[in-house]
Amino acid sequence: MTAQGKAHRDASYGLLTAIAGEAGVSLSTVSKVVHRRRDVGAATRARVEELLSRYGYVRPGERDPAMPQQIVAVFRDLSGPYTLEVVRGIVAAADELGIDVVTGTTGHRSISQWLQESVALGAAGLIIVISMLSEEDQRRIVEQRLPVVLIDPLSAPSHDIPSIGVTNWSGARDAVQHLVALGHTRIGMAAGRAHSLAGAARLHGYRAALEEAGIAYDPAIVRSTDFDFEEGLIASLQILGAENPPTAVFAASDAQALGVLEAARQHGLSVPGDLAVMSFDDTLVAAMACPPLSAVRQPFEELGHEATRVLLHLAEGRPPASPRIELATELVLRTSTSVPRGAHTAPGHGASDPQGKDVRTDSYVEPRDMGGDKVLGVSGGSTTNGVQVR
Amino acid sequence: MTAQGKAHRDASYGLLTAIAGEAGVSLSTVSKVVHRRRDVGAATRARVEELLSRYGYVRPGERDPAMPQQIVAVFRDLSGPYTLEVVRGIVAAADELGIDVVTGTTGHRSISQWLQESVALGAAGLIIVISMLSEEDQRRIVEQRLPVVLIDPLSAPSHDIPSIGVTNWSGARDAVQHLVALGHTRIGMAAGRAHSLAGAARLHGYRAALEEAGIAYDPAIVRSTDFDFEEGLIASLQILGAENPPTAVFAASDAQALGVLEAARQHGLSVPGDLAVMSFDDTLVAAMACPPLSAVRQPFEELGHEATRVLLHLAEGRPPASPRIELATELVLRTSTSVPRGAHTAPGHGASDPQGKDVRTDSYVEPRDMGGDKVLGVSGGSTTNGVQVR
DNA sequence: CTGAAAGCGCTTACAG
DNA sequence: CTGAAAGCGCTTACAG
Repeated sequence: MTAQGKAHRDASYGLLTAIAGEAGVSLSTVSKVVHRRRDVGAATRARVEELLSRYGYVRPGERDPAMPQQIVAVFRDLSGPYTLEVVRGIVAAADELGIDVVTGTTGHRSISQWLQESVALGAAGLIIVISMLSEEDQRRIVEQRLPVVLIDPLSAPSHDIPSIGVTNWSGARDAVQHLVALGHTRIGMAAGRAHSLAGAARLHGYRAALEEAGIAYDPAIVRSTDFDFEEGLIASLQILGAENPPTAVFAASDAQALGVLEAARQHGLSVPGDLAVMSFDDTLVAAMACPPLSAVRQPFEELGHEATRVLLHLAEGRPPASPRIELATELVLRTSTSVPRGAHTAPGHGASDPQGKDVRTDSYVEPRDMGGDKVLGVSGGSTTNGVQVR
Repeated sequence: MTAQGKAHRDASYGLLTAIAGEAGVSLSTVSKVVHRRRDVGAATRARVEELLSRYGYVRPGERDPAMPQQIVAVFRDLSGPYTLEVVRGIVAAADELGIDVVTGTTGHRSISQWLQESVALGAAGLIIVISMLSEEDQRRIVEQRLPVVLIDPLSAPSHDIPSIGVTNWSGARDAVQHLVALGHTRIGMAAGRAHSLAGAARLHGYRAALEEAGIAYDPAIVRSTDFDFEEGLIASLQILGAENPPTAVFAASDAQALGVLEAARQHGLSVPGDLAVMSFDDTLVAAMACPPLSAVRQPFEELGHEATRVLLHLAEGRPPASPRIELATELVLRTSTSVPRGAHTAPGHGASDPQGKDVRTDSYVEPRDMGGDKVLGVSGGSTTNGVQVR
């Protein structure tokens, strides 16, 4: 009396009848095996199950194994050079397993609509990239029991929802340590959104590096703004206009770093001669900027790859290895950072080698040829709450 | 005796029985309506159909209207800044209609596998972006009867498969006419793959503009290569090393144009002072290059949008308006093009205004702020085989 | 643990 | 054009 008419039967007529004949049991018994009744002997059940799967019988309501499996990946928008890299990572990981990826944005449809959609599709799970989740969204996600993984959520998510990001704090710390090692003692920051997880972590990494170097934190040369170009420009104009301006600025994103470059231009400062600029992200534009930007590289493609792996792990009913995974960043040195004007030797604070002399400061860096970039350090390793992964 | 057990029935038990009661007919009659037998009176049929849809009855084998509709979009790979724009166009157009987009690459799965996958998903259709289709692929596409639309196919496809691209020929012609109007008479070309549709069209647009200006075509300053940076660089080194080198080079892609810039650097030529460089594509990197590149802009996002519209049009069973649609390109002027050194007045060939004086040659162009770019001309209009669209 | 028997929802050949 | 009747594939309450 339950779900028998609600069928998604696969084939033919007397399929169960035929199986009953072949198994040498009655149709009743086959029917009980199909409905997973317990009043069937183990040997009989095994024999019938074997025949059922041999004949490709699909239980009513059960997912047809011939039906392609899917996952859904939604983005705040599909702009920004990092987006494509994340998509590529997700699609590559899914493709290897023959799983389809439905790609969408939260522009036309809300997160809870996407959640419904994913369920309607019978998707294995949902990846939500760089979005703000309301309490309501989080509640629904937990209620739906659909596997969900967040990439770089803007706010700290419930611990019931696994999230993946990068080592923002230590990546920022490495970057600023490098500037310190080059001899800079006056370092500003075009910081990101103070209320975003990543923005706060990068700011604190910056502060940690200063503190370790015995440099006082000066709010006059730090501004927290949105991660974009315009805000980065406005913030940088203020920072460079400070009474005691910095010789180096660390930007919390590539877009903001482009704002720093523009502000330097407006102030008549040459980069890196008068001002060293360090960025965070290392998307395509970092290598393309004039001059090419040194930057903390986020492994965007790997973020997508890892998110997919975690999602499919959850979809198999296994618990998440960790509610939070952070992938390592890398410090990539290009021409925008050098020793401060007038400094003849880098003091070498020891945190990381200065190496300013090895950084190419005059040649053009073609973005498709990263061979010339110098990768100085890898932050944090792949960690799950501090534990090494793989 | 045909496909009745192969059900995807939707609900409950006496649904048809209940409808029979409500319609005041026998169950037999309802059954006949469901199976579209012809021996049912029109009035009776209408009454029963009405009740069937009111109760949300889904015919066996018929697509459940509650099931989300999908389209599939496959790319050769998900790299290159244009890819994201095309994806964005497709997703935006689909999102408006509540349709999901499955995104994949032809890296792990062949085109014919994607064709099968699309059918298995019950997708409304398949968009294939910038790929080489074998004869076999084309045959299968036509056989499958699944709606398929090609974006920028590398080879001329069968006329049975609609394709969408841009006005490569007239876009290239406009670009070269502009260089001519600036006063250049010695113009080289880092041309694209000679055997690709787009590459051939761009080369012929270049030749047409030269011919119209009465300038002889000189193969010594033209090289056809792959659309990438390395090939563009090698070709440009040869072109700039010619006995009588050009004062301007037209590149068939942004990546090749970056190769031209690098070759100019290696030859000690300043851009645009010693060499004007014109590009084709106008992806993110064109505006980011040093100096920012003048370029023929391809409407990538619009390509995705239009492809989706055509696909859904086909999916409704309507014939394609045209087997081939070409969207207009735009000429975007930045700092990489100016009058040739020594030329004091532009001769003004009249094809397009020189306007070299209005082009910013010294200020930094922020890619997110295209307001400063100068759009000179729009090529071709939106055409379907020359006929205006929309 | 198994199956004969009754029953359910639906389909169809056939009589009118 | 309609429906009574036979039948099909499957399920389940029940007897053993």
